[in-house]
Amino acid sequence: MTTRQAAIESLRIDSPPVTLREMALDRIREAIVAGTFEPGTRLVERTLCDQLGVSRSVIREVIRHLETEGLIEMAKQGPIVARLDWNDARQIYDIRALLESAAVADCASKADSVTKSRLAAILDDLDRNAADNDPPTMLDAAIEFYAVIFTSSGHDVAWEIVARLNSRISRLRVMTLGTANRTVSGPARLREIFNAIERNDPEAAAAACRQHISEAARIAETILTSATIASEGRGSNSLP
Amino acid sequence: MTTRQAAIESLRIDSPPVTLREMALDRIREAIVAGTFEPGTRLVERTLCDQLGVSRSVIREVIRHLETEGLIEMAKQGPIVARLDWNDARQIYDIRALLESAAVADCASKADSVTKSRLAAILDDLDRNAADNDPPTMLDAAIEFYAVIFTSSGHDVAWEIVARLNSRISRLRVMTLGTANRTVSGPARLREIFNAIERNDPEAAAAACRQHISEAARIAETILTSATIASEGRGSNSLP
DNA sequence: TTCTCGTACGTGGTATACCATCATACGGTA
DNA sequence: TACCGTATGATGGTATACCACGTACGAGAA
Repeated sequence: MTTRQAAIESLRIDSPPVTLREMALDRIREAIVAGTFEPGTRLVERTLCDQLGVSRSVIREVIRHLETEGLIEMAKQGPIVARLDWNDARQIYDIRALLESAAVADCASKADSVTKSRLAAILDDLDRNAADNDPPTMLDAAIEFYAVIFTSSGHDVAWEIVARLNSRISRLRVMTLGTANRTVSGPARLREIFNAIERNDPEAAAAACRQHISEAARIAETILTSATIASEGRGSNSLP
Repeated sequence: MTTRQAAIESLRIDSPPVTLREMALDRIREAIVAGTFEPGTRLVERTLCDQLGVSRSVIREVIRHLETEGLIEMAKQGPIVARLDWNDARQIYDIRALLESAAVADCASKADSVTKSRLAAILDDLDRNAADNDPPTMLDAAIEFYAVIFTSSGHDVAWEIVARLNSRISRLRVMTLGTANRTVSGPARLREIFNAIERNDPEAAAAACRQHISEAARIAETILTSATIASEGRGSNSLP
């Protein structure tokens, strides 16, 4: 009976009927957050049509989506990749500090063993990859780490907001995660947060989280105020 | 010189070349937040085309925008007005409490006389209209009150987030602002916040703000858990 | 009478055609 | 030679046509 039900369950096709629009959305978003399209770059609709091999209807709807996300802004001559100045970044780090510390504290209060083990697994992966010191990979792990924290503690609305904010500062994050001039490296801070969660200590977890973000913000400030990120076309691999 | 500059300034044509899409966006968004389109209602593209007198291209881009905003969700049979359950609303109130109390405290620390007078004017308007007890008007005033607080204290990113969240719970807010079973009415709480700002007392301002939101959340909970807002098609005028 | 199969219509996905506007470049004229 | 006007190309805004899919309703058979 159960095997039959399982067999029937396995028949299920829940492949989200992936539309051209969704694929194009992911592609373009990735290109923006990875820095392939630098801030200020004009996104000419017909050019994107050729590059992605889809029609303008698709491209336009994707642009509308990304515009609402804040990754694209409409200049008077058309859509461009959103620029990021320190004033915006500062506010984003402030909001992250509020939302993430709240989620982390909440997670620390109610984390059960399965959540803890999931977080531990992610951090172990992160440590393994930290040897290669590949910032994008480290960033993915950090994102997953926080995704578990937010969703397991019932903060999925906040997670959606934070994820969207993070995509706007993703290039900054790549630089801050691996940079050397912070007292404690980013992954180490994540481990501090995890330790506090593991012993169910909300206060310590929130404090570590705030510390982690304020350090990242300070590094971001030096990056953004010295030279605007829009002007220098450094890719994610250009770290010293 | 200054008059000449002013004259030159006044020559400026910054009329946003209002596109059909923007007008349609505003119309549909208003219809949703006002409850004309109830949660769960199917938004059939061609029907909206007829109702607004525009083409499907426009409607589809608007739907994409509102979907990203969270006002519309895509069911498998097409877009529907997003439903709101208590789990989402609770998170939204939590996030508001964090962001608004932070902004209010910041505003209280650095509010100057012009900001204070702007806030006072809004509250005076609100008091005048409170006599009519017209919830939508009161809600507009409350929105403007917070808009001044956020933008004057340099929290415009957070304001964008809060505004978007608020549009998702606008129908709840209409009900909670005027409802009688709260210890202190919503407008009175706003005045408490204002008083704290006027004497530049961040702590008191933040406390009043948190109090205001937690009261609203409690009322919202009784509304949402007794009967889902999706099922009952009460307009904004159905207050007792 | 009931179950099943087929067809027709409605819906969303995609592509394309057309138009208004703006910027730029080229040529003519003072 | 310098300046102005026009023409052309590019770009975004809008409308429409076409297609695939899914659902619902009706007809026919058991």
